[in-house]
Amino acid sequence: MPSDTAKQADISRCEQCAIRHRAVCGALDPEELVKLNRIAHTRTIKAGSVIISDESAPSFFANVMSGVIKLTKTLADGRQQIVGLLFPPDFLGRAYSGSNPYFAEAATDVELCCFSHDSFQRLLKEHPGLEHRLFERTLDELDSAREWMVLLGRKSAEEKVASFLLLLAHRHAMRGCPHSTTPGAPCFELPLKRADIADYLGLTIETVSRQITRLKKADVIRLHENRIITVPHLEALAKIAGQELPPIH
Amino acid sequence: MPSDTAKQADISRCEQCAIRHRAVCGALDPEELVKLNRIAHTRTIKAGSVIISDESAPSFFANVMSGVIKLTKTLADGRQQIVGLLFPPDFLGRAYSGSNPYFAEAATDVELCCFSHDSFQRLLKEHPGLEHRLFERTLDELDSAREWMVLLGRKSAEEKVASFLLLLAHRHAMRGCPHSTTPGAPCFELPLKRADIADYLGLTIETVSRQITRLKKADVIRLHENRIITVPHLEALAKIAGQELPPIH
DNA sequence: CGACATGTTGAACCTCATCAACCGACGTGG
DNA sequence: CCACGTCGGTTGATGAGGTTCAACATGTCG
Repeated sequence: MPSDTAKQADISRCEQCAIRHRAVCGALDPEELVKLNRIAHTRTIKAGSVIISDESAPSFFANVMSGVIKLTKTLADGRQQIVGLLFPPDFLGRAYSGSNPYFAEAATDVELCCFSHDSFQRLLKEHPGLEHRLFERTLDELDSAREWMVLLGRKSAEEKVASFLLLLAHRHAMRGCPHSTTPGAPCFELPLKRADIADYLGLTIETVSRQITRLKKADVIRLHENRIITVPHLEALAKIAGQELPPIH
Repeated sequence: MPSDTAKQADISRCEQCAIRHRAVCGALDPEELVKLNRIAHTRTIKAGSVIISDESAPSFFANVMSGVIKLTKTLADGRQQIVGLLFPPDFLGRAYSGSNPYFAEAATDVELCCFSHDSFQRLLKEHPGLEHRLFERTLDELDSAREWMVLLGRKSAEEKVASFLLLLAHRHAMRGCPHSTTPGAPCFELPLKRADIADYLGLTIETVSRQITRLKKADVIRLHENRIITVPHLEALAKIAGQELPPIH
């Protein structure tokens, strides 16, 4: 295989990538991108399967291309809490740590763009820009985690469910071009089943179900086939969630 | 003042620092330390006063030398949640962000070792080792935040209070030499009042008070003058907290 | 068809929040 | 000096919000 052609293919694969500009690789210039591409491979994962498990050194890092990943922690007696959700173009994997202190599990079918642990570490060492970008992402994750702590510690069941739906609406609005404003009533799919929503909000399945029916009856949301949600008035939902509308930037 | 002597003083000030090896500055070599020292100044803060406020660009970063800082978020109607506690030798300030999304408030009297925003950013740019160290700290903070999410979402009031006391015991054991093992019954001061503990655990003052009396009556803890706590059997406390003993490393 | 997974709804119960009274320590001003 | 208010903490009575347990509905897959 002529190396020139291969190189072209390498570049174009990344440049055609849907999440190219918003993922961590956005920090890289074309030459670096070639290197990254050499060590990258895509992987698809079925809903429900474990991607990274507790206490064992993860063998790879990855960009989330599509689908949703849940990060979970479980107490000895089985109580579970989702401590983070990853949507495209989020990054999966804790740089520099021997082991992740949580499980990563596919909430839906997931496509990943994976990098082996060693080669990614090498890339990280060579390109401070990449580390910097990863650092900023981590700071954002920390902010989200703290925002969620307020929800878990202080919000009522109704506020929790409304906040969750608002989060989904927000992430859905950001899925495409980051500058697209979203006029009209947002409409998106529920990527999590009731049990997962409950584990994310610190509630039970039943309470989540009841609160969703309440919001439905109040016409704050509309539900189709139990998966598709439309929100006629985002402000109404935000008001119930007990928070201002998050800025779409 | 002869510059040689000044330089000596600069070095020795940092080298005598109690938190020197465990703080972020541990990443710096002697020469870098001199630079850092030039831009550093200590500051003491009274319990209860606000250090960094929401939405305004913080003008400095700092190492916590002594005391405890609480990071708080407040909902529109006044409900409050503590989203993080900083003990020595933790680092205060979000690198690279325009504004902190929370308040930082002195829970006790606090001593800080402050760096002005601009000069610290400059130092950060020049010394990748420092950024790297800061990154690792941030990852640890993220882990703690997620651990706390489990507590907030899934633990009972009794487990929450026990977990909090366990956290204090742990941080207290780490205060001195990082390799010191702690034989015997741990004994430490409660740095937070009931209201703060409640805001940290997502409970009310009354519930916190009741749970502490319960633990006292069960002789899991002993309380002197309402501030000093001794734990006769750490394992008993850990068992109630619903978690294994955190490793002292 | 039956087995299973997912979700909804109802009734009973329980944990924790709420409201209120009270206590001791402390500081301040008459 | 004491009366007074304030602050931090404790304790009790009551009730609401969520959990728990159970039954049922719906859809899917063998």
